Amino acid sequence: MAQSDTVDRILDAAEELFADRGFSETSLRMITSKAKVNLAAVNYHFGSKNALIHAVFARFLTPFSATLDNAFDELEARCDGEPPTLNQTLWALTESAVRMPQRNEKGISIFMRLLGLAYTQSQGHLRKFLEQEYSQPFSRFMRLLKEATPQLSSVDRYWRIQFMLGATAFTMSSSDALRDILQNKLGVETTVQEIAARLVPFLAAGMQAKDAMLVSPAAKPSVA
Amino acid sequence: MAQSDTVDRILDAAEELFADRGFSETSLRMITSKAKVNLAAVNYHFGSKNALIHAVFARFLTPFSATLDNAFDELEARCDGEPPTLNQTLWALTESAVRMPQRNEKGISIFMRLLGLAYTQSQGHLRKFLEQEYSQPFSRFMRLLKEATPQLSSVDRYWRIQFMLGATAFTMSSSDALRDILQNKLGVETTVQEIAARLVPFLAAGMQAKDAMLVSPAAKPSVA
DNA sequence: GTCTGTTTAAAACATACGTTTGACCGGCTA
DNA sequence: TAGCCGGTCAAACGTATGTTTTAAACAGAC
Repeated sequence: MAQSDTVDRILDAAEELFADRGFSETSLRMITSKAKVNLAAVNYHFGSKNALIHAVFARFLTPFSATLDNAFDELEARCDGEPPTLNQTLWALTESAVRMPQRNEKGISIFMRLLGLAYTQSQGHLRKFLEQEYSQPFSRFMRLLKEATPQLSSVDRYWRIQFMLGATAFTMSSSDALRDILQNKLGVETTVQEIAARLVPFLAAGMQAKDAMLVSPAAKPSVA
Repeated sequence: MAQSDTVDRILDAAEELFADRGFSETSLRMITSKAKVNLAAVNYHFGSKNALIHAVFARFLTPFSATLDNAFDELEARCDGEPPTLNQTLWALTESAVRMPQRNEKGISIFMRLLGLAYTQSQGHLRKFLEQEYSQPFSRFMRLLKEATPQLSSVDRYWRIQFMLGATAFTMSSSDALRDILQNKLGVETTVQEIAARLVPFLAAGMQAKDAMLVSPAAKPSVA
């Protein structure tokens, strides 16, 4: 290992292990032995385990947020004043994700899983890091969603965005677990593109559902 | 503390701490000091930390699965041969959850969060435990879903069920985190019943969305 | 009163963790 | 050649974890 691919080998190993097992459940010793580097290398190159986690996210998120920004530019230009539709906005997002240059075949799914973990696993430092570094494209996406669903009240839209985030983050973060639990015996495809192709219509339909109270059979369920 | 509310105090503290911080991030010392019991009490009463985790789930899940089973009995009896609709099935589930006697006001949301963690956090022992103990009501729910959506292919239904689970578990588990991220400045209601009233129509609409390929603007997104 | 199951207290156990240290190597410049 | 310096390495550091052990109290049942 002539000079230093050490940093990349650490990042690769960490990315995969984090995705498989979560952050707290992955030790530096697992990472360094998978990457075949010395234990001290992590602290030497990154400073701390938390900083390594940030670096794993930054390596993916920085180019992605640039790609996404371009996709939104292009979309808004194409719509020429008119606000993009919900479907267009969602597809711009997923296509940006899918089109990202991958290090390996599992690239996107690993990163989706990591994003899901970032939400679910309550790592305060990570949330703070992501908010500081990547709030801009996130806010832009939120604004597009708002403009694409003017018929929704603020509260309805707020909750439905939560539902969308949930379905997405959770599905992506479930890795192999859900497949086992659902006792899925059918040979199910696993590429992120195909999952996304199924997810987007689901989300779009949910976002545009008729108002809650028109469908609910029991308006005010009683509680004990 | 005359005889033994020790067990319950441990369960209460563990439940809340697990929901707040996850399993690995919660130590027995945190639990016993919050519960104001001796450290050794956990291993005395439960045997191990993993067994404590199981007990936390069992305390909630056992009565819930009984309630749910009854609700499904009642629903199927009411439908008299015809398979219940999707909306009916979803409402039977949410009403069972909402109707469960609560230990405190945060009861359901804490448990939803725990269920979400059980999926995301890859604790092998937990998944095994849940599968062994509670596969029956889960399978029944799956069967009802299948009968209520005969128009879906197995694969479509499989993924959409994942999306539903995701939206539900994630939303219920988000507690305060998402509210911060979404910078929600509107005074948003927080009772689980009201969230459910918004969630169910979202899910039902998503489940019954038109097939993916009919909506997708890019049939086969290219990958590098 | 005695026995049995709980509970507390305090301490120690072995293990795993993130982090730090100091020696060492190899190529670079001066 | 000498000196430096980024990088690597084995080893150790301090701390926290889950678990176990010892002892002593305390309660209720027989």
